[in-house]
Amino acid sequence: MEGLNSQPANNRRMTKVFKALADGTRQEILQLLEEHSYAVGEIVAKFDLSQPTISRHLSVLKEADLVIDQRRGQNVIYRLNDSALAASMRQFFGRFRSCQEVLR
Amino acid sequence: MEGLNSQPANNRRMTKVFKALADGTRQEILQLLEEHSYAVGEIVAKFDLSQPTISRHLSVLKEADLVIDQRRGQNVIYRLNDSALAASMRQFFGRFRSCQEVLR
DNA sequence: GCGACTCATAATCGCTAGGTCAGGGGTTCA
DNA sequence: TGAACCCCTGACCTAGCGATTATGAGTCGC
Repeated sequence: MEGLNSQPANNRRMTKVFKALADGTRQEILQLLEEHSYAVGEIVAKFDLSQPTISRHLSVLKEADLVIDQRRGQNVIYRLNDSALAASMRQFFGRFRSCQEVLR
Repeated sequence: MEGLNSQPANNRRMTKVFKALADGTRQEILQLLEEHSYAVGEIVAKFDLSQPTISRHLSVLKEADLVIDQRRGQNVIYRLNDSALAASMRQFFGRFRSCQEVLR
C-alpha cells in the first residue's frame, strides 16, 4: 500500500494544510491572526482551552507553514503567513476549472 | 448539537469541507472527477483500496457537498459539485486579505 | 422470481488527533 | 543567582478516522 507514490508531493503538502484547517479552533486562530500578530498568552485568553492545547494548535499551524513564530523577549509572537496561505489556495484550487474562474 | 454556538455555522461547514479535503485519497478522487463523472466501480479500479473504503470516502465527500451522486441503472455515478467547491473556497479564503487579492 | 452485478452499511481493529495535567527550558529583572 | 513569567514538551486518556471483511439492499436480464 506504501508503494503508491503516484500521489505527488504537492498533495502531501496540501493534506498537511487541510488537516491544519480542519479544526474549528485553528480556523478561529487564523482569523484572529488576520487582524494582527498575537502572543501565545493573548491567544489563550481568547479561548476556553488550556495553554498547552493552544500551543499544540499553533504548532500544527506552524507545521503547515500557515503561521510564523518569533521570539520577542519572554513572549512568542505568532503571525499569519499570508503568502503561504494564498499560495496554498492557488496550488490546490487552481486544479479545478470551476475555481480557476474565481482565481485571478 | 447547539451547545457551542460561539463558532459560526459557516465555520462548522468549512470544518466539514476541510476534513473532507484532508485526505490524499479524497483529493485524488476529486481531481479524477474534475475530468468527468465516474461510476463507483471505475473509481475503485483506479485505487489500490477496497470498494467499501472508496464508498466511504465518497460518502464523506458527499456529506461535505463536494460531489453529487446519481443512480444510473445498477451504477451510481459521482460527479464533482463544481459550484460548491468554488463557493467554499471563496467563503473561507475570502476572509483573508492576502487571499482576497487572489480572488476575482 | 432467481441469480448476477453494483454499491452501501455494519462490525471491528489499529492509529492518529485533541484534550488534560505535570514538568522543564528560555528570558527578564532585581 | 534566584524568582517569576511565558511557552513548549512529555505522558496519558478518550474519541474519531481509515482500513478491512462480511453482509445487506437495489437493479437488470433471464
